[in-house]
Amino acid sequence: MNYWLIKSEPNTYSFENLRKDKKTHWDGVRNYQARNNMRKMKKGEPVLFYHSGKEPALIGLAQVVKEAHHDFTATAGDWDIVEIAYKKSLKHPVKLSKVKAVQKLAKMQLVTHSRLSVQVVKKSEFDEILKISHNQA
DNA sequence: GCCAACGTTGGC
DNA sequence: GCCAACGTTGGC
Repeated sequence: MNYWLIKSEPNTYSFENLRKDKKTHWDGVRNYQARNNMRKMKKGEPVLFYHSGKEPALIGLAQVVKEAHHDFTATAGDWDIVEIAYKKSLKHPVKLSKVKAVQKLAKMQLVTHSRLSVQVVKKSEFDEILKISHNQA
């Protein structure tokens, strides 16, 4: 079982959009590392949804509903999409500044590989994020 | 195969 | 708006 993190600019596609859409094709990924991560995604695995931009924070929880298959929007190259479904909002968003401040989370790719748009998250990190989100006032 | 130039991402 | 980090492109 793997845990994932996907990033999105809320102006482009926000977690709120996903809530309304129920599910979406995660397309347009044009980075090999991100693509390879998508190819490892298994149906049912949890996905943290991250907003980049003005208020960088983890915002919600989604789930893989369809594993990697060919990206029909790709005109050239070997690219894939996955399908993810809305699950629920985090009780409180977990800001990037918080992630950086918490020692257990400081080694997350979110911090060390900030530009990667599809990332693996360790179970311990995933649990910690949920815990922080739940406890925040 | 190296590396400079360039474009993009994303935090601040 | 700036700039660092990083990926990609293309000349040699």
